[in-house]
Amino acid sequence: MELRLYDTLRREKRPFTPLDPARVRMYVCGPTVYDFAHIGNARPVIVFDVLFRLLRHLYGAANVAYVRNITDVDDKINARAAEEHPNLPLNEAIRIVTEKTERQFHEDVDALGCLRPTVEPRATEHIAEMKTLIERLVAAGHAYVAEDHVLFAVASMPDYGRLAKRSLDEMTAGARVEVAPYKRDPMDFVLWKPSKLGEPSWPSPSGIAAPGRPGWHIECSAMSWKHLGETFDIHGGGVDLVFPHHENEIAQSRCSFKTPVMANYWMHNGFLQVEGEKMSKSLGNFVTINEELDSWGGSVLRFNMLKTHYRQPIDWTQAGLKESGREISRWAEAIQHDLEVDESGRDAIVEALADDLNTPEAITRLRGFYRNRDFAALSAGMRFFGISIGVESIQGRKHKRLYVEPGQYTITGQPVLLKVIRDDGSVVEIDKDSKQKIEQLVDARNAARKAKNFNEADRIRDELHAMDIELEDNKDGTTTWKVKR
RNA sequence: GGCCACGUGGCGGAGUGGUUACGCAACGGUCUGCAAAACCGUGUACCCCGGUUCAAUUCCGGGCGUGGCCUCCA
Repeated sequence: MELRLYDTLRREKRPFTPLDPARVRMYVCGPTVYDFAHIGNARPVIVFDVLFRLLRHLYGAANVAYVRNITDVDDKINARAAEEHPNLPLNEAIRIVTEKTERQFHEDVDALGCLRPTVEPRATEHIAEMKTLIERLVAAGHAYVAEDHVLFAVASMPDYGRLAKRSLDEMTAGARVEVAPYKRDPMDFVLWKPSKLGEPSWPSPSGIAAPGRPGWHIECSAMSWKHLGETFDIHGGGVDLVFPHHENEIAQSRCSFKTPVMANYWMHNGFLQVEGEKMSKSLGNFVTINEELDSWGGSVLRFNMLKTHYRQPIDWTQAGLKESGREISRWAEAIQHDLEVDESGRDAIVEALADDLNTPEAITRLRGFYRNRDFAALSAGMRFFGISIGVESIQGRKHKRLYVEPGQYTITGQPVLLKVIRDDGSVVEIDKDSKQKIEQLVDARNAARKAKNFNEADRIRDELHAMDIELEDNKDGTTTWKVKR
């Protein structure tokens, strides 16, 4: 099976050939840990998890290295720490914020069905590597010291801008960058900068006396080097990172190591909007993964994300989630009756994904298995896709949307009381007493039906209907009830 | 202003130089005491204008629209 991937650098889809099949190497830009991750952050995490699973399948789980960094040094972190813990020393406050956020991030992405990367390096643990790179760049004439900063000289790299497809002239023309007097070129970017008093700081490289801290881009060059080498196979992230972040990573790494490439395949997921609008705190439509997990199970969120090809823009809507939830619930109910696994289901998914992660096509194939009642294949395919069907993966933490079967009083073995948020937003809660009453009425109706007293049976149906309960008479003679949508 | 994407049926969303994507919703039917569920079936879409071609939704050019980047941002 040939894997084909789209490479942003060349703007084309082409066969994937790893540098070393015994060690396939992928680096993805991870979170800056200062706040809950939002649903837009979830996109690359999910997309590259799918790629990770695919690579593990094709090359062997032990032969794939997936590095996703954790950025724990950043102005936003400092600001958040000072705000939340004004009475603590800044560095201690920072540690509290970053540890808490990191834990939260892991909980969130675990719930989304994502495997942990092979390595999750922290920026603050790679200061030494960053300084080594910086000193190399200065020594080679690609960077210079100015007013306790170290800056990368973009003019020293002939094809700077190739990833973003824009020339230095174009960029300088529309320059809205900070005009720092010590920059040789307006596009030069910071590798190292002095720390203010109280801020995290480390001894500076390149003979700078004042303590300082790294610029934003250098950490990824340092960590990918440390854990994957001077060049590696795949580098991923969101499209918004193409410029300047990835462009600058390329500049740093290639000029440090004198290599023609940093990574052979650059992959970027598309942007996400919420209900047709850009997600922003000012618009009040900022959606965190954590909040979404209250309303929808991780599998629903994951499925909803993968319904759209990773390079396409995606509009994240409640209507779409509702549709996804309905479809996944049906599959989950079907699979419960069939615990066997047919690996041909997995192979069909692998085949679809091998074409530049064509997840919509993979889902189309899963739908085919469902339609043909090939639940063993469906089960295998979903498993490969990372979609699990436990109650907690299907339902949100707060809302219970599946029906219970009377008499069993369970959803897949878990005792549960129902709380349903209906389509119109109203809430129906089923407690022990109302459940008992419902079941009494159901029994009474079935007795009436048995006696062919259909007027009475219909009257009871209406009575339950008024309580927002709908009945379904199953083929096997049982009656199921559920809360009206 | 510069650069980069995207624009498919009511909605979501693949794909293709000429043949039904698929799913949701809708409608029709089967089944059912009723109803629901389930199952079967129906729908002929590809922003606009040019060009290339025997043939374009699919390639090329232009326009319009939306979004992203150029400043922290997945």
